[in-house]
Amino acid sequence: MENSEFAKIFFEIAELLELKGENVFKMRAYQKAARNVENLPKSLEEIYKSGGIKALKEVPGIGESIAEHIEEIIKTGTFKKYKELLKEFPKDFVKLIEVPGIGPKTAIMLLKELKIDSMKKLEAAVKAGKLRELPGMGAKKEENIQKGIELKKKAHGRFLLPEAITYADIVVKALKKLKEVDQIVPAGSLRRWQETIGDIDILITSKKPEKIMRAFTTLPQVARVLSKGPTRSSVVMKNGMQADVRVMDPKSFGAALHYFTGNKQHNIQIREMAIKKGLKVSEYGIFRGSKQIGGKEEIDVFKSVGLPYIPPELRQGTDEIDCAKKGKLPELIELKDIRGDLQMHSKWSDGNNTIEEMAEYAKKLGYEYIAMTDHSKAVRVARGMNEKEVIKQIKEIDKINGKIKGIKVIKGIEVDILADGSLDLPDSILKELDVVVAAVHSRFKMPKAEMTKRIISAFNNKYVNLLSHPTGRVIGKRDPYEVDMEEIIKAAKDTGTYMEINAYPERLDLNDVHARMAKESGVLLSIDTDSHVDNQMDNIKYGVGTARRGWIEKKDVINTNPLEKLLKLLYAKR
DNA sequence: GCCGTTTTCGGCCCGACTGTTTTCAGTCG
Repeated sequence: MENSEFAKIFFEIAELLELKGENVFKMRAYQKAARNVENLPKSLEEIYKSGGIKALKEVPGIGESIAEHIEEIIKTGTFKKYKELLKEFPKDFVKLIEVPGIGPKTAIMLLKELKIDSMKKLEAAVKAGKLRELPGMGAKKEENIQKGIELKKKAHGRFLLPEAITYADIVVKALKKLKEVDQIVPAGSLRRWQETIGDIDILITSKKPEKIMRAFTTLPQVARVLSKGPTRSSVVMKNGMQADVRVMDPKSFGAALHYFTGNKQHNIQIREMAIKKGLKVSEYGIFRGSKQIGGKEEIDVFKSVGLPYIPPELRQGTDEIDCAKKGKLPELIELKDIRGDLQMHSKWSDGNNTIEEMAEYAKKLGYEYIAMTDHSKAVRVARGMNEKEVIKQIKEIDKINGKIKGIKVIKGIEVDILADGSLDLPDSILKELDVVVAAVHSRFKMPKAEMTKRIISAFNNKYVNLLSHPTGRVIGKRDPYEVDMEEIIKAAKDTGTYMEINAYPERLDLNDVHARMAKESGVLLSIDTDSHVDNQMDNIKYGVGTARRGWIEKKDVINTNPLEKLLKLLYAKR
C-alpha cells in the first residue's frame, strides 16, 4: 500500500475520534502520524519489511500502537480499530464537518437532536429553519451554515499555485497603495511553494490596521466577507478562493511571518521547543515572561530555540527540525542555479513556436542551452515525429546552432515508451541525438507491476537519459498511473538514468516527496518546463519550488551544470 | 497516542473572531 493511503486512513481516524469527543491529543497524534507518513521519503511497507515494528517506530509520530496498526494494515488490508470506529457513525455523516462553520460539537448535536446524518438532510433542515431552534444556535449561525454549504459546493477544492499567486498579487498590489501599509508579504502555503493552495494568507505590518481591513474587505474581487476584526479578516474572492489578511505591529513582523507561513505542525514543534527553554513563541514575538525578547526578524524565532534558519519550503513539520538540530539541512537549489531547460516542444510537434523562437526566449532567461525534445510518432495527437522527420530536425538544429549566438540548442526527443516497454524509435535514430527523454503517454491504466516493468525496460536502453513526468499525473484532472516508485528509482540508479521534475504547474512530477526519495537513492534529477509555448519556460520556478520542497541541492540537478559537463553526463551511459 | 538534555507519567501551541452568552464555547488558522 502507498504511504498516501496509510495517511488517508489516519486522517480519517482523526476525524472520527474528533467526532467521538475523544482526547484531542489522541486525535492530534493521528493527524501528526498521517502528515509525517504522507511526507515520508520511504515507503512504510519497505520500512516494515526491513525492520518490522521497531523500524516503523523510528518514524516521527509513530509509536507502539500506530506501528501495530500499520502492521495489521500490511497483513490484512485494514485494521480492527478502524473498522470499529467506522461503525460508530452513519456513512456520510463525517462529511458534515467539512462544511465551514460546522465542527465536531455542532455535527454531533445535529445528529442527536435532528437526526441529520448527511449533507442532503442538513440542507433540508437549514431550509426549514430547524437549526436555529437548537441550544447555542440562532438565526445568524444557521445563515452562516447555509453559506458554508454553498461555499463547499462551489469551491472546487484547491487551486494550482499560479492562480493562487496571481490572486495574492492582486491583493498585494491593491493594498500596497495605502500609505498606512508598512510591509506586505504573502505567507502560508504559497510561501512554502506547495503544489496546490487552499487559501492565500497575506501578512501586513502597520500601525493603523482598521483602515487596511476596510480596504481589504471592500476590494472589488471580494465576493463575501467571512470575518472582519481589527487584526485579522477573511474573505472569499470571486474565484472561490479564500484570502486571509493579518495586520501586525512592525515589531512582531518576523514572528508573525513565521507563524503565518506554517505549516501548522512545524509551528507547534517550534513552540514546544520554546516552552522547554522557558520561552513563549507566538505571532506577536518571542517572550520571556511578559517581556518581548525578539520577533522583529524571522530568524529570531529560530535563534531563540537554538536552530539555524529553516527555509519555508522545508517547513513541513516532518524531520526538518531534527535535521536542523544536527546541522544537516540541505543547501537548497535556487532558481539562478538553472543553466538550461532540457525538455520543450516546437512546431515540429505540438509546440506553438519555432526552434529559433524558443532559443531566443531561453537566451533572455540567461540560459546556456536548451534541449529540443519534440514528441515521437506514437503520439499522433501531438503530431509526433517519425524517423525521417527526426533526421530532418537534426539538420535544422545544426543550421540554427551555426546561426544563433550565445545559446546552444541540444538535439533531443521525447520518445514514447510503448505498452510493451519498447521505444517508439529505433536505436539507429536515438544514437544521433544528444538527449533522449522517455515518457509514457498511453495505456495509463496498466496494472502497477506491468507499468513498472514497462518503464524500467526503457531504462535498459543505453540511449535513454531521462524519464519525463514519471507518474503522468495531471493535478485535479488525472490521477498518477500506478507505479512502484521505489523500484523505478532503484532501476534509475542502477542504469544511470536521470529523472525529471516536470515544472508544468499541473504536473509537478516528480512531486516533492518522490524527488526526495530519488535524491536519497543517489539518482540525479533534471528540472524541465516541458514548454509548448516560449513563455512557459517561466514555469521553471515551480519546478525549482518543488525541488526545494524535496530537499534538492544544486549538485543533485544535471541542468545546473555548464554545457560541457552536462553533455558528459548525457553521454555517460553510452 | 506520542514522547522525554527537567519527565516512562503527565504533559501536549497560541490566539482571533463570531454568536450566543451574561463570561464563554465553538470554530478556525
